[in-house]
Amino acid sequence: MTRLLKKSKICFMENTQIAHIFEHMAEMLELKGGNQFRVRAYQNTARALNNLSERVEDMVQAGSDLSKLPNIGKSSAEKIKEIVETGTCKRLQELKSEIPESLTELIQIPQLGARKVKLINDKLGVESVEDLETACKEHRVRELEGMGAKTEENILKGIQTVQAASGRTMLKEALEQVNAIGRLLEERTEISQWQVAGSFRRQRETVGDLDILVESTDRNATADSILGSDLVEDVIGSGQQKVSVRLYGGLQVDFRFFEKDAFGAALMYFTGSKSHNIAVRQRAIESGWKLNEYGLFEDNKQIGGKTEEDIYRSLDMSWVPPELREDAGEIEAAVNGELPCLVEQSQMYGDLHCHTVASDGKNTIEEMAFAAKARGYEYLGICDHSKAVSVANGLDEERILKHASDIREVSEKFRDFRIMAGIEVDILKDGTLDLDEEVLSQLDWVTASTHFHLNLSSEDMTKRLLKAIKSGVVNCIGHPFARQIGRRDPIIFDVDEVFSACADYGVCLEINSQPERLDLLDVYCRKAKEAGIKMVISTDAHTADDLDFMRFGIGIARRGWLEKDDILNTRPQNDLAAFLEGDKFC
DNA sequence: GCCGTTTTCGGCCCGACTGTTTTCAGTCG
Repeated sequence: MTRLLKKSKICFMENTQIAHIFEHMAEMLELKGGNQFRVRAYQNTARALNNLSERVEDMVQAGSDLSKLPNIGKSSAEKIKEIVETGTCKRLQELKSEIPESLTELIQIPQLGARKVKLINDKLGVESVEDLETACKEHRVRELEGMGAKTEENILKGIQTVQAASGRTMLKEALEQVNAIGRLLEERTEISQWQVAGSFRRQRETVGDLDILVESTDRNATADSILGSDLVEDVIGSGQQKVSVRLYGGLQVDFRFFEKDAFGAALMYFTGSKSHNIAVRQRAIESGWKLNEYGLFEDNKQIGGKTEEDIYRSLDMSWVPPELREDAGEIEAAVNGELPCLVEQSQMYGDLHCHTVASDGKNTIEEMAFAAKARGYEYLGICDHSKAVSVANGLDEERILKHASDIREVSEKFRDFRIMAGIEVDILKDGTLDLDEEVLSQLDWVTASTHFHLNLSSEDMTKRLLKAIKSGVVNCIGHPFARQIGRRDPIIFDVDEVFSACADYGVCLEINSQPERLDLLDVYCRKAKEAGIKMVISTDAHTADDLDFMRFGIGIARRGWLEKDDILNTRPQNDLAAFLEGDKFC
């Protein structure tokens, strides 16, 4: 947090940074023992900010009334304005003066909530993770009321988990674990169905844990097989309804047992998101019903719950794809029959961004082409790096022309498949492109990306991107925000201006499917669609296997409410060629 | 702190598990 606040003095406040402040205030207020509904209100404000596609700072500067936004009232609107203008707010400073800020680190530890942290702080003076670890090892925690030896043990385990996992797991790793768990569950004959729920099913870019629902005719046998699995490092808990384990690598998995009649209700409940569930449950209440993980009930009679579809139908709504369940407009759309028909992997005709051994890829043109064709594609765009990315052996003008010639020669050998000679040209600090525009105009597909000088001011970064977009030789902006999850924050620019220029100049935006990038963010997918921009879902593959990253990009596109027609590479080869000729199909 | 077809007060999702104590509080999702 200190880092964020310092940063705000030298650059613009992003929505996520402001949201962090509200999350932080919620934590501190909870630690202080403040009103739980006020805590939730701060959390809701943080969520609302994260779901917003507009930059809230721009809205403040434009004089917009923020209290018109859902879950943001007069008080929060004033705080947001104050944060934008000063980098902090009085309420945060007050809370900091009342509660040691370091305590917020302690509530990140599993099994440790605000009340226990407060008790441990009050009675033992523990203020840091290190203090807590020492107190547990010296058996001082067990002396407190409501605490015991087991609590100490769990806290020590929790500290290990937090330190080892350092937060959330990226979707790619989670997928690997799901596949391993799937192999285990598929072998069990007593299991009639199982499903992964939670943020994994919603295709969030990272997951905190895995929620797996199981219908089993013999829960004890299933639980034993899970607890005895080689995947499991540690057992967190085990009962008739739920088995919780920690896998090697630190990821927590909760297996929850449900009967057939409740499976749909459980799937819905544990898929979340929390705010979507609350909204749907509220709708049930309005009909005089009760909705929980066991079904939809009228008085005590179950009237639905076997499938998600029957619950949504009972509530007079369309079934909502999991990726949309964020309480970001999907409830209203489902009620009005206006949900989008989301893009699917089977609709992809090609991949327009991959690398070869010519720069920093691991496979040849032929190998990448065979791999793409094997995935059912009609075309593959090869976009190696340009010379500015010297560490990746980027190509200069002479090498790219030779490379393009090689690509076209290989392409001739394929039937019903085209390899496009492209480039991932660097957008230099001042917005000029890293290769001669005359050379670029000879290529089939030009993706332009930023890799260096990522800390420019919003004004300079906007100018830089606009210059590239308006060059007339660029087809697509690669990984537009240049962020890397958990490692590098997004670059900052005037989104409205840049998106508007993309729409005017027919430049696409890439949805980069690399698991650590996933860039565009979902909220910007929606915004880009509204701006009338075509998007391209690309893998940025550096090996043939990386072409499978497409599923992660599809997930983000779906979270961004995108449909087939919003995506250029859902088009067959002929349509793509027509688009490149300037035919702006709808 | 937010919200409103019961609108300026009063309600805000709710059930399972754990660890503790022995009937319940805290945590989690």
